[in-house]
Amino acid sequence: MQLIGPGGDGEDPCLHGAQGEAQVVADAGAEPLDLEVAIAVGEDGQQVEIGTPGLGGLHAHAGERHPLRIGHLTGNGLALDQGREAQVVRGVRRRHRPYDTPTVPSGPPPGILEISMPAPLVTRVAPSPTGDPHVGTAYMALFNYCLAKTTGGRFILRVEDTDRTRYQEDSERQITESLTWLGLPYDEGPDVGGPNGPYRQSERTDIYRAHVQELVDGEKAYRCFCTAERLQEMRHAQRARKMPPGYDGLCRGLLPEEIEKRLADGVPYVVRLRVPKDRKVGFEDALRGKVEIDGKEIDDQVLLKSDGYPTYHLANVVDDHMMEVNEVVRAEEWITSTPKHVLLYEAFGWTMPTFRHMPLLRNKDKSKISKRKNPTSLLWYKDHGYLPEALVNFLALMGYSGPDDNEIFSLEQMLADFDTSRMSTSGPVFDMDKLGWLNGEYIRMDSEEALADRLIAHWAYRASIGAEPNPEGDGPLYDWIFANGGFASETVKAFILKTMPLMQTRIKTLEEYAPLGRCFFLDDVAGFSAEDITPKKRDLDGVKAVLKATHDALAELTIFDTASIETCLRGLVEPLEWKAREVFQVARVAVTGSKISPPLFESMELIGRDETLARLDAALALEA
RNA sequence: GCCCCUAUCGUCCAGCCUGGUCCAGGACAUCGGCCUUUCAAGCCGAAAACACGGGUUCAAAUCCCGUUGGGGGUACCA
Repeated sequence: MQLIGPGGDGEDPCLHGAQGEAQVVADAGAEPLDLEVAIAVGEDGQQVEIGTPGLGGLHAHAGERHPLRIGHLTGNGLALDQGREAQVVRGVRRRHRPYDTPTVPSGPPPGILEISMPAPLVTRVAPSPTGDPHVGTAYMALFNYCLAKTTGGRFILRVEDTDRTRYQEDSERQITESLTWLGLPYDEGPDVGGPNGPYRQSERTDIYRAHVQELVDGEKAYRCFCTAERLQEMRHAQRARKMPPGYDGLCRGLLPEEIEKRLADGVPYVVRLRVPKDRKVGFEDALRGKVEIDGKEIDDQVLLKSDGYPTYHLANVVDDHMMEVNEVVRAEEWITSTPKHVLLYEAFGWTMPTFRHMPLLRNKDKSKISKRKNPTSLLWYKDHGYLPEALVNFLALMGYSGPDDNEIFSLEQMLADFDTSRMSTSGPVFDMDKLGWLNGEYIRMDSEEALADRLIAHWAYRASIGAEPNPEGDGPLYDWIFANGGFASETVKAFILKTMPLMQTRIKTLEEYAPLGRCFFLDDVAGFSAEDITPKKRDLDGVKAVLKATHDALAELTIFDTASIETCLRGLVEPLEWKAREVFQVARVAVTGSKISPPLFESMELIGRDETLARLDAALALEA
């Protein structure tokens, strides 16, 4: 087996999830390779496990090509240098759990595979800490993460805090916490460090200044002393004459002595990119193909602001290069500024990364997603009881599709068969309805135990951040929790668990539990009207008769469980000469306080005999 | 205005590269039915799209050109 691809000096050899292609070049005998997992051994004797996407088996005949991926490393890891020879020594029948280390049985080697791996991609997400952590950041992080992880590369978080006027203190922490919440860990970042830090641009100003100097010395950039007022007037005039806006190049040809004079006088200046106006600048977008813009359309972009901070364009290019980012995956809004970046790479003489511009998430009206028209804060989704797995799954669905019709998949599954050719380019409308449905699907997929834990953790979280109470039900729920020992209480957990069969299919978000389940936690469900409790074509006197009969019948029960309650109430229907649904509806409103509730008999059992009877009794006092 | 990106059901995706299997497939939402003590969930079903106009071809959702629509950019914001 030949392993072609990543590796090299001092590199982390971990290729978990890396994808490639295998070709059987020689069988041990006439039999095809038939393995669920192959253990490959490198020349240095280290082992690597190889499997097929989705962990299915590898059944290969000589000459066939198959997609595959590296499962995980055994031993100390296998450095996968270009052209390194390795051999499949065993096919291992996998009978144990997916990530157990398989044992290597004795016997002849089953065959030889030739394996090619794509180059490992180093990607990054580079949010700006200017407010709440944005759903678009999560969207970009997801795809950057997938690209890095399926090629054995690295995923970096870089904080682009060069705009000091919009900087917000808490923002960076919220971003890192949100990425953690979503399960999108980064290999390098401001809080975890890494070999090419710092990962916060405000701490890299010396680096940028040095690079700007290099550009100025090489005449690829120039100092511009124009005032904000002059630029304003210039743009005004351009607009009046219907000219395309852009810097007019006044400072482009400043003589050295003029520059020296102003510098000596301390006149503030910016540094601008000297854009060649006589040619086109283009690049190959991995998703969209060739993009080309005429130099005349490209403004002499400011690279260094007068406050000494770099602009996005400069910092971005310098950092991507120094952090070894080789695939830039970012939003579509950057397409038109990419030629400026191309010019910078050229000016520095650096290797260009691959650019891949993802579509922009949209509001219902198709405009770029904004907080005026959509919840865009990741914190909002967390606060309102959306599950991170569901959000990630939903974001994956925006502009990406799996290999089949299935739309519900975990990050791990997505990684297992990730394929860039299934990424699309048109801007998806962010559809809260579909997110809600997906979230409900994930809630239903949880075990009752897991969901109970999530619910309690969610309430504890909301309490910890002092979230606005949900007027429909949080109050009673929280009172009840504190009365029963708090969030860590076994009593609380045990009761919530009991409600799971009634609640799990009825909530789409964790937040919906409290209002729907309020009848379990309320001391007094009063608040409904005579009209609410009275079925059509019946009157309040009739209702009270039913209430009384229900109360008395239930009081007779020796065992107060769902089955007994149901038998008891159904027995009432005939003599009362009411329909079953009418009788049940009266009991439902009286006991739960609402026309809509969890299943009646089960709820009564959970509420208990005394409280049920008391509520039935209380409803008797109702007046028209 | 100019430049760039983009175009399949209301929405998200599949099909397009490698024309015929597509009177276009799946999902959400909608509507109807079944189940049912309410509400959900579940199951079954319906309605719903190739933006338009020219080509190319025996044949176009698929290839080419144009138009129109949508979006983004046009800052000492990112």
